[in-house]
Amino acid sequence: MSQKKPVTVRDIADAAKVSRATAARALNGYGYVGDDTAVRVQEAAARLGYRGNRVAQALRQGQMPIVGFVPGDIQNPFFARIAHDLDGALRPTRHSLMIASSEESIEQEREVVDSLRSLNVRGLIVAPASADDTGHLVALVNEGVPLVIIDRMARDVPCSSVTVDNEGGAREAISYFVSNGHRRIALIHDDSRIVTARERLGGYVDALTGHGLAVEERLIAVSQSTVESTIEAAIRLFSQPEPPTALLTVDSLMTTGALLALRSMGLSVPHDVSLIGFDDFDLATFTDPQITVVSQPVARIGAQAVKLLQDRITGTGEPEATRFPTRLIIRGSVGKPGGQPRR
Amino acid sequence: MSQKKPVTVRDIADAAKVSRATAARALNGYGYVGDDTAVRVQEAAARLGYRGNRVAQALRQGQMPIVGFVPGDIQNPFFARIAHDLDGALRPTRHSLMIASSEESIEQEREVVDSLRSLNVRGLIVAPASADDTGHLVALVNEGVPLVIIDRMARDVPCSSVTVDNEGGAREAISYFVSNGHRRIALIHDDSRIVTARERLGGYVDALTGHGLAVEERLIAVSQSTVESTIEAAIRLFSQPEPPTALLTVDSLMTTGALLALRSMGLSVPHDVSLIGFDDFDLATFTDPQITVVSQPVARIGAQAVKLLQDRITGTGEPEATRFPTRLIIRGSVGKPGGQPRR
DNA sequence: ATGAAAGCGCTAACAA
DNA sequence: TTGTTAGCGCTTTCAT
Repeated sequence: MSQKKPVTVRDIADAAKVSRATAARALNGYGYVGDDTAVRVQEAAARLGYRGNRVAQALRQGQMPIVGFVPGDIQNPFFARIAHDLDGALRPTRHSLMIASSEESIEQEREVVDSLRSLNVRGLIVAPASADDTGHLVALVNEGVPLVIIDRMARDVPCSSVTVDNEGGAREAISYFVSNGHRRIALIHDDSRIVTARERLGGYVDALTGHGLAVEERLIAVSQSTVESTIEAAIRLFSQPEPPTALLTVDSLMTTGALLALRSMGLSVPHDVSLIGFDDFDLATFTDPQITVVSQPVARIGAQAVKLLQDRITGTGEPEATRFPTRLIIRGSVGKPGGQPRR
Repeated sequence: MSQKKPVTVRDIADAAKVSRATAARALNGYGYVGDDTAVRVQEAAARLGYRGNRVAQALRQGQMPIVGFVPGDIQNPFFARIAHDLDGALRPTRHSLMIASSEESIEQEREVVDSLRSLNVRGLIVAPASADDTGHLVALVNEGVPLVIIDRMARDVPCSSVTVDNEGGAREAISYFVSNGHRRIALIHDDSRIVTARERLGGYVDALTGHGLAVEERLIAVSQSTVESTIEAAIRLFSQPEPPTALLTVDSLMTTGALLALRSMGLSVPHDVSLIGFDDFDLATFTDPQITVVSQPVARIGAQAVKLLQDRITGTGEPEATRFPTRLIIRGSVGKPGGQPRR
């Protein structure tokens, strides 16, 4: 059985004995329409179950009522939350949200951006997989496509952005470690989120040197933002002769991975290793002890992104960069150094 | 600055000095096209950066290369995972996935289904918010829209579905409680997912009576599938004079809520209360003790849904119901009853 | 092998 | 106030 033919303006125009133009006017409530005519049309529409064809409308107007969202990974609770907020903020504007994850791959990001572009979406909200490989995003802006970048920066893309103070957050975390007596402080960060990672790395280096501590290559590990990859990175880090006594991870998936790795190595938190994670998450309060985190104002990011996108769509003013502060939430995963790792 | 005019077939036809028809043929590789002409067209397309207009194509063919997905809540890790898998399974077919959450509201489900419908999506994958209020889904099927229902059943909708053996899973969980000596076994389930909940409830009742135990109203609580709502439900349950000694929850968000509630009441797992959750999740292995769960083969659900949807799209055979088995993963959250709740 | 032309469903400029 | 008409970009007969 093939799809039934949907009812069109023509159908309801015929039913209401008016022209298609009049029917369209009555349906969309613009221009001059006689009261009784309007009623007749509305009735016919209701009776026949007229639904309108957004594709035809979009072709006519050159734009789909859709906003594209390109997260790094929809399974990351951070992005799932943002997607949820975006959807909610967009609904009153009668736009749909189309989510197409880049899976943290720059090739796939190019692909999905292109795909969204060919759909004539109204605008794009992207968490760039790379900070440097941004040609496709620049092209977007040059073509006049409204674009807002979130969570991460992208070099030389003249568009609005919503990010958090990664550097300050990392600095605060490191200072907290130092004030607890730690000297060998490790960092696991995510290469793909280059700028974000670079900023958090920057804060790390900054704080360390600020406290007169050396920055050791061997204490800085790179991992993908997945639980599995982070487990490996953490195991490498803590298998060294003089392992770190403290660890900062840059997102919640990585914090989860670190936790699993430490447990598998028989290292207890915070007795053997102190831990701070970037980005607060459910899990953080379920572990024993609970995890100290650098939290981001995640609830505000989606709303702000939509606001900035709307400004872009209506052409209001210049691109605008929003940067939210972070907050160190102290729980129980940081202690004094000195526990002996058991083998 | 407004959007630049994208290049159209007409542009490349002009550039290659052929008609639009020929250009289209060369671009899409069908019909007869001279070899040299084809090359000229391809070159022109590449040079001008032709991208095609999926909206116009869709209008022409009556369908958008999009599959709609309506989860109950994209923030639920279960659905986030499914969305991820769906996206991956769809990509090779050159279809995009459009996610529009129902937020577990039947009104919103109707709204987003309608919205997706007016976009002429190729097919729909829905986790119905209600098992009984299914008129809009039935209408969809009658109109010939390919539809696959996942996770939950919906009464009287003649379409394919992918679900798990909720009843068997619940039965197995309850039997495990009973074999550990429990007699007062509580259930918190989700009213909105009526059939799923009913099935899990069915398994609960079945197992209880099978073991010669009475089914007590006061041990069955209804909650929404959110952490907050479940906390309240659990507190009500365990504030009774003779509180339950064991608890089964029907999804991971609810398990999380139960855990938080028990902790806030000073009840320890499994000393005071034994706990089993439906649906395995990260958190389950981070708590101390780890949580025993009824796991679903989540990795297979998305792939199977896409397969069934494709069958529907190509009109292959009749609608088909897939039901996956569950598996009880025994960890440490079930003990013998007899601990005294502390106040 | 190629071109001319129609039309998907809709909206809006223009006419009446 | 309403109708006529053109055309968004594309594909696909049908003719050449």
